[in-house]
Amino acid sequence: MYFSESEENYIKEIYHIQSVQGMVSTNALAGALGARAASVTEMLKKLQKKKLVHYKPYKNFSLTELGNRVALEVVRKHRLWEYFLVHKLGFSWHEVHDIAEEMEHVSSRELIQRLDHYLGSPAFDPHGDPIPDKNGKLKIIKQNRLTEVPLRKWVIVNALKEQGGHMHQLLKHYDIHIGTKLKVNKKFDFDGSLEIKMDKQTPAIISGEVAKNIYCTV
Amino acid sequence: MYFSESEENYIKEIYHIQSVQGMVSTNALAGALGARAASVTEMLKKLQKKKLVHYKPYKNFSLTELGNRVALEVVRKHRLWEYFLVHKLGFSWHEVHDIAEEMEHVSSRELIQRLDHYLGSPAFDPHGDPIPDKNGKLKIIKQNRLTEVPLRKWVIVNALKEQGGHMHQLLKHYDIHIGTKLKVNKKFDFDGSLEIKMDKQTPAIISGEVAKNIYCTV
DNA sequence: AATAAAATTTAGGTTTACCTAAAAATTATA
DNA sequence: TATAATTTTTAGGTAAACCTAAATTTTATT
Repeated sequence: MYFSESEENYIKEIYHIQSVQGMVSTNALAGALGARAASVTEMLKKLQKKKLVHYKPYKNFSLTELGNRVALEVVRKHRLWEYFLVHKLGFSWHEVHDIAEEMEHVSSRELIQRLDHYLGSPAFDPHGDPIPDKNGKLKIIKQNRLTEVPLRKWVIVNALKEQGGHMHQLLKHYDIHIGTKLKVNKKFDFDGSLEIKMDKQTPAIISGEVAKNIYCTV
Repeated sequence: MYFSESEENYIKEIYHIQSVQGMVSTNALAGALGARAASVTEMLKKLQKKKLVHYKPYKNFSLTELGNRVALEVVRKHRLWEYFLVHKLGFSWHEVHDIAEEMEHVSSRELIQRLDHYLGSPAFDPHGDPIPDKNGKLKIIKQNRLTEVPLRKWVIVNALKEQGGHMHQLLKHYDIHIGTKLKVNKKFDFDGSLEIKMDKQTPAIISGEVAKNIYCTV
């Protein structure tokens, strides 16, 4: 079965929203895609006909089992390409999203199979998000917000989510990346900033804004 | 300036036909693209408005300087991806065309720059075709059809052009690939077949059909 | 429960890239 | 060189994926 680039994008975005919110609304999806609600409704009818979504007019919707499989394939492609871009071509993790957004639509299954093998079947992409395996299975690890981690316990950074801003500059400055070991010494309730301590470095203060986007294993 | 996937395909195809025939006709282009003449005319007007082609109604046309630059960029992307697919992912040369056809439309310049560097700036793709460098420069080597090469002279295979058939099976059987050293012992005018001799192998007969698609350096 | 607000869908357009069939221009042939 | 054949263009349509504005349905509020 063939899916257009647009269909794939809709499915992928439904998958993402669903994984956070359970059910998806027309407006939420429109917002995420940068499209208008009317366009979403139209596409929804198309996806329903292809048995990719459960949808009743005026109601929230979700992916069918088939829809989920398709979404996981697209996510797998996206994240494998991100891994390739960072670990083979030397891009930094914050630069690869848009490029992978294009590459994820290349259709060859054989290509992805070989790419996966070539990369050593990685389980996580450069942002720390899990890469679905060939069967759509995800290695789930708990991603705790640095803002909610117990004080004075050593933790390891396992994910960084950039919102399109320039957080990566700050992280580079502090030399915080996936794998970094650190602990939170204090929380300043006034502005939500944290004092953190890293191996062989004097303690530093990071804003709550940044800390919110750093996830770790306790 | 942005070009759609379709526009890129038209430009690339004009480039290919042009490189053989000098000027391009509506029908020839339609044939090469699997489209109808009317569609070609329509696109031609669009490409002309964007100053990519020299075009007068009812006349043959060709790429402008700008069109040529764009074509070379697309060709560069196509061939670099082919090289990647063969030398990094282990595909065989005859399997990569269609995949590269999709990958060539990924737009990031930075990506291609890094890919090129990662691959070691190769000058030829797995079919033996030259890969344009960043400035569009091609390393030209003479590609002599095996059918037209002097008898009893050692030559080296430098290109293989598969027409979509199963020639590669035959070539694999004979163990003929780019870099193979061989000489033509005899030509049989009756059916155009050739007796060839390779290092450490007893002479073999190959059909004119196959020989036509093998190119070499004398 | 009635009404206001918000969310969603429908109706009717647009653009891109195709198409067929008919008309026009060019080229080849008698 | 007139006419036939071929090539190319024009005219008019279709499908996908978007849009705005208006209508409808659902949800929230008084």
